Amino acid sequence: MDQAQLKAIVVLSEELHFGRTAQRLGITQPALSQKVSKVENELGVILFTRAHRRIAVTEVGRIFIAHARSALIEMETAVRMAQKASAGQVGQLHLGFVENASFDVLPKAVSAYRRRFPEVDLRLSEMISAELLEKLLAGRLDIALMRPIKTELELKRRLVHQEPYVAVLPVDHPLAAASSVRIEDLAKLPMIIAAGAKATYLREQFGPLFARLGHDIVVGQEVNQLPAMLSLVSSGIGYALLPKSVTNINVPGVTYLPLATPNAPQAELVAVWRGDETNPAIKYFLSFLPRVDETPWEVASRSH
Amino acid sequence: MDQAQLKAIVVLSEELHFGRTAQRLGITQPALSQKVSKVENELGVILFTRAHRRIAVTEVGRIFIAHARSALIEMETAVRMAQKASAGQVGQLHLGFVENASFDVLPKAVSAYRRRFPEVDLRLSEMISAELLEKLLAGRLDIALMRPIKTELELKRRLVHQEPYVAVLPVDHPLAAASSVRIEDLAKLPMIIAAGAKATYLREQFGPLFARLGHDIVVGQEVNQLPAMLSLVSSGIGYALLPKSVTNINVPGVTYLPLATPNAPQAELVAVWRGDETNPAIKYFLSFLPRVDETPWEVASRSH
DNA sequence: CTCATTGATAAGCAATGCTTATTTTACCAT
DNA sequence: ATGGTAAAATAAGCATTGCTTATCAATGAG
Repeated sequence: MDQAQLKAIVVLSEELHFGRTAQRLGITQPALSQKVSKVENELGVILFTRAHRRIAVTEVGRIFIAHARSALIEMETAVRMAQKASAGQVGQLHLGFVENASFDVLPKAVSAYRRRFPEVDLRLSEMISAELLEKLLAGRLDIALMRPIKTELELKRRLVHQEPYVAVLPVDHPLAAASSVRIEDLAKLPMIIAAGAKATYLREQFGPLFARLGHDIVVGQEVNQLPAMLSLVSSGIGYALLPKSVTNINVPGVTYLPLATPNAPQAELVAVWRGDETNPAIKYFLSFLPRVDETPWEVASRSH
Repeated sequence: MDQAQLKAIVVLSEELHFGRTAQRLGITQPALSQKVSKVENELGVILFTRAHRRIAVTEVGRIFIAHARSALIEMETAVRMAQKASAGQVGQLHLGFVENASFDVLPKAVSAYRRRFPEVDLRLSEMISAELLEKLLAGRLDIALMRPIKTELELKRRLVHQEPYVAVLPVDHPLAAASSVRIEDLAKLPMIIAAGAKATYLREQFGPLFARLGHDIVVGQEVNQLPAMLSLVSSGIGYALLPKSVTNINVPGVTYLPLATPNAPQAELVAVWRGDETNPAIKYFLSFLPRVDETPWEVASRSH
């Protein structure tokens, strides 16, 4: 059974005339006669009566044609949808991201993308970077916005955001009076830090720096939520190191200070996706993410 | 686009393995490779990624396959339904009938047919014989149960019922005392008769007989409904001639008498249908109608 | 490093399905 | 009646399609 055969029968049922039908289908009349007979023979049914120079649809034909119409429409829909999907206009796009992406990069990209591709079914899920990689490789995610974890896998990545860290201190702390603060001064205080694996990236970035300055990271408290962290700082229990974009959140009792230490680590956000072209929507979403040059830190620092 | 192509793609999406898929489809692996590539090239999309010895369905493929599945099911349904319709098991059957058929022949046939073919959508409509013929020829009816009107058209017909007429008289009428009544005696009384075209058949049958006996049909009253006719008789306004099956209806004040006249006309009911085989259900319904030999009246009379 | 597995490609051949030409059938006008 | 005409079926030839077998290329496992 073939699209052309179905179409021939449906059109013939509209025209009730072999000549005109053949013309509409762009074939000759004998070709149409053969096509129709072939279907009738294959199915063992009579779809049209051709008696007395007048074509009529039989009851069997009426029933067959009703379903044939649906089948044709479904086939056309399949093709049309596949082509729309190929242009990234329909389908699903599974996005994963770390918490920090949700403060700035993610909402901007998502809202712009949604406006441009409203028919794409966007699925968002927040998790930690290690989990993101895993789901990405398993095909459960299309794109992840995460910290630049080292990974030698067949994944593509692009730096999409880069910002300095700031120190968060109680307003009444002696160090809070200055316009910036040095790591060496902070290092003696207890640090309020995200719980467990969530803080891996921060520890990796600042661990070596602290060590070089002859200090350890003194963990005062591990917390899960950002508001809890800020409120612990405001109550004088310690300090925190956070990406600068978090200062958008205004909390009484804390103050944000730039780090005076040169070559201080920057918080980076990368987009990661599988290189195979399984989902055309991926490349379109990527075009809505900022493009940041992977420059050395000191150069990038100037821009902030 | 072709059923085999759709099926190939759907099966491949289940197996994710060209060899096994080809085997399931009963073709060789190269044939399958070609089939799939051909569809992808025609649509200009990629449905499967074949990288690294591992087949995966792309997002485009996922969307295409969902519709392809529906299309396949619809095609299979079309074939199955057409074949069921060809066996008279589904579809519509438009039955037309005259009022008199509804007293005996029609309800018996319909209820037996319904039990045997419950999925056929039976449409019943009552009208007079002339109308029935017209709708039959126009294709609006499949079968009509009607009076044997003369018609030289391409219609087939079969006698399905034959019964004598009885005279209906008031119980207290002098003629009602006998066990039968002669036309000559009735002819002097006014006849209660169906209105207009509905009485054509009765007039055609009895007109010549009355004339042969030297009488005219004296119309006392024309009525539309059978109960009205009987109640007029019971009130002594006149007599009526009705097919014997109507005596199933028991009405006080009237009595039914056989006609003593030899060779009196019989009420006949024929099934009429178009000879072309446009609706397979027709022949099955016909097998549920009684088969009466078209014998001369006097022979048939004996059986009553 | 070799071998096995798997999908793509190539070449040949059979079958399908189109085209043109012709026949059949029924309707219609003379 | 009877020949003309319109329309669908049938026939014959040919081009295309799509299958098969054989082979190649790539990748991953032992």
